[in-house]
Amino acid sequence: MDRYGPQGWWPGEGPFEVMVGAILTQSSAWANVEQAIANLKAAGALTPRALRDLPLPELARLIRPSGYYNAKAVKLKALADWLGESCRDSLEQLFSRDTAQLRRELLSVHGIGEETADSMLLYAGEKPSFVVDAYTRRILHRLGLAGERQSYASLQALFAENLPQEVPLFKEYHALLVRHGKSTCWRRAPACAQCCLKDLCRY
DNA sequence: GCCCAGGTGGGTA
DNA sequence: TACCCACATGGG
Repeated sequence: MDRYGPQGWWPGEGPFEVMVGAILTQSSAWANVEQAIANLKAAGALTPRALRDLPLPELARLIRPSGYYNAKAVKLKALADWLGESCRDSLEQLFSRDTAQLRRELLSVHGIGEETADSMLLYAGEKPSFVVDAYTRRILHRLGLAGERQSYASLQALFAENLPQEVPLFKEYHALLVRHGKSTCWRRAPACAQCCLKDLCRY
């Protein structure tokens, strides 16, 4: 499990913790999210049922380190409520559904947008749903492979249509794009396709 | 003190 | 449909 890339890139014990992390990490640094998750774990609140039973202000207090805590508390409540109604908290049942249909369902939940839905599908459900984030957008634009304001769907299609639909590969690609995006080399050197991004060219 | 981080939803033109 | 803004903490 200590392989390259994504295995270690999205830490989390079990699919529900991954789904919670996907909401908490929205526009926030992962280090802050880790503390929030640790608080939830210490409070025994890392189950859909426990989140539903937790008073909103208390939930907000626990996830404070992740930022936007009031907004995210409402989102976590929405997720937990929906899981109860949709699958009686059975993630096994949830992720056994048709991927495209499940994606639409996820998008209907308050606080779950395209990137969060795809993160949940890929990292919690092990479904081949490519995650397009800010790094991916920037890099594709920088390489001249996409316009600056291209839609999420079109960027996602770029990968979906040119890669084998394999979960480990999607995870690896995403992790490499993020790793590259975080590094400063590409911001300084316009033609940096020779640096760490070269790992992508194997595929 | 300033900028940014693994976005989303609601409001306005 | 297409912007614009609120949401907020912690590290560099």
